[in-house]
Amino acid sequence: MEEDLKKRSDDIGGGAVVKKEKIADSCADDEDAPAVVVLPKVGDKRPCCENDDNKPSSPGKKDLSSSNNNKVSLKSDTERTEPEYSMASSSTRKEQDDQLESAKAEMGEVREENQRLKMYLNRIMKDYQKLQMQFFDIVGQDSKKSQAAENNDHHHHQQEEEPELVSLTLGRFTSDSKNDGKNKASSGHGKEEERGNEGLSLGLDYKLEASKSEVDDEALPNPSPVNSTQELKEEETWPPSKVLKTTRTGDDEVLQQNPVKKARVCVRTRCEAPTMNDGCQWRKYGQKIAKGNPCPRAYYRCTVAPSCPVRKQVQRCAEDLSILITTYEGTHNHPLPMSATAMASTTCAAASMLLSGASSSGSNVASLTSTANLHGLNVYLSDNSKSKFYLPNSSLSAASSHPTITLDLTSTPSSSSSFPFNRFSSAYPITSRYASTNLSFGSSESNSVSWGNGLLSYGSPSTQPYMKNPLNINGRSQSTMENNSIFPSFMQKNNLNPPQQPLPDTIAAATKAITTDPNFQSALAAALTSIIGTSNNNNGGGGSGESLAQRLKWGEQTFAVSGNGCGSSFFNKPPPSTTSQPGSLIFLPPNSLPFSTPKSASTSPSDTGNHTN
DNA sequence: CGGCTTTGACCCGCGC
DNA sequence: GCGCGGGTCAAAGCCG
Repeated sequence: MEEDLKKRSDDIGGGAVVKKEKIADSCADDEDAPAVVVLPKVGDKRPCCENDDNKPSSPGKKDLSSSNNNKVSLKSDTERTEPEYSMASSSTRKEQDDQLESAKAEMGEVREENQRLKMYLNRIMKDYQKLQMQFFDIVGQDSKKSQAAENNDHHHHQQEEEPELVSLTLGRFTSDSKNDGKNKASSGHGKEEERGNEGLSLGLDYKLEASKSEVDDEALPNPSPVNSTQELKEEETWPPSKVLKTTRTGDDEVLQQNPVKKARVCVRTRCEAPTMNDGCQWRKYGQKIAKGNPCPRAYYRCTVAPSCPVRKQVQRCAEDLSILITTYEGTHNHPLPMSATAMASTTCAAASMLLSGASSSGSNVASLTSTANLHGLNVYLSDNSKSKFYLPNSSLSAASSHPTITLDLTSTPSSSSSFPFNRFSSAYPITSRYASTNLSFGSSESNSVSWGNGLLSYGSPSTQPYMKNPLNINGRSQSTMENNSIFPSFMQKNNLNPPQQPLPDTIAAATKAITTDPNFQSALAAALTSIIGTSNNNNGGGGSGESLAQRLKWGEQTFAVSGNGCGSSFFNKPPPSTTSQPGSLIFLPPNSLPFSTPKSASTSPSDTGNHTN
């Protein structure tokens, strides 16, 4: 995964470095022949070259000053053939010289910036390694704890429902072999030990490993390429229906012993288009009218790879038809187009957070609901088990086998009032032992701290709008090749906002746990990746507004925070039980959404361009 | 013609 | 056991 991170950073920073250095080198090489200096990077220098081509354009200039021997000789050459021209030429030479100087100066600056970026990257890598070490420590501790705890009978069923290893990685797993070995070793022992290995590693790749290798056999015909940012170590797949049928008839036990606990990531976006643009290619395979919502729910399957288990459901919110509710399930087992990685990694991170939280909290789900603010992210954890609660108009997965995490990307003037997310109430019964987790990226205009209904919400609003990236990707008109998505403005926040009001100790502890939790860091990493991917895809428009350096600065701080962290896992350890509300995680939304496509584009089927996933 | 959407039928789990 | 609802299948039709 580190390699992947490096690769990614190469794409953003490293690649730029090379490019810029090349430019600088060419500059140096061109010193002997300044007339051919072409600086594509420095746009305003271009006219100089053009001017060079149109030398007669400044014939009146008689500046013959030249400090360069080379120039003199050149001048003499030109003088011999065309005196007037040579005068102009000498003047333009001087201009070129000046421009060359300035260009060199710029190159120097660029190099400095590159150095800074490299430093940022190194720091991030260090922090990541640090976190990884902490994570393994924690996993080890939790493993021991859970083994002890699971000797008790009341935790027995829980073990059976938590066979997966959830892993988020920043790109490629360098510790693949380590983990695999671990898991394989553990699979040989009981589920207790498997659970011990279950956990999250910071990053963007989502890793699910079912404990039953028997199921896995048919699952992954094609191991995904190494370079895939979405490289899937996932052994748990969505078996093709035929396979499912055969397994059902043939090997019931396998499936039954492998209770499905597929995490779902529900994304709410304001989008006029039929589907959200997440960069992936989807094929619709069904449509149903779900109870409680007049709008039909469409079922899509990822068609980037034939064996990809990822599916998504798309449904409009009955209350607000402009809100599109997209629910992703599964993990891609194939490389994703750049434009799809943002959403995919984010949803994977979110799912991992959810799974890690749900799996670890298990039966003793701590009923904690808390909100934290980090870089403009409002995060609240609430162990709400009923997704219906979050999506009142959708019958989405009341089933306990589908823990759901919700990313609310809708822009809400007052998120506290217009969304059910914030309407936590003890009136809602917990019918499932799985937590639903809400992630809402963006800014909240509510800058208040509240601790009502078991919800803590504090933080500053981020008023920065999303960068929209209505990028049309080719593809069939019918296919849903979706656009790149950009994650919100919280990226633009360079400083970590401390809690603005004093908090109860438990809350502070929870907040600290959240901000230092690797799982949470995963989400941040995903968000960071989103930005990275965005800046990559946004040719020209990409960097709009904010420099990569700034973004990395943000990332640096984020990771610095993680580096300082105690490394304790918020999810893996039962959080302080302060309320009767269990946890969900919300990043409150910014003013606009990245996913909404321009109306002109959204309605046309061809741009359908229509996720993440 | 291949790939996609549409849509009714079917399967399965869950609650009563 | 029955009904309901969610999820999926697969044939038919559409479209580029």
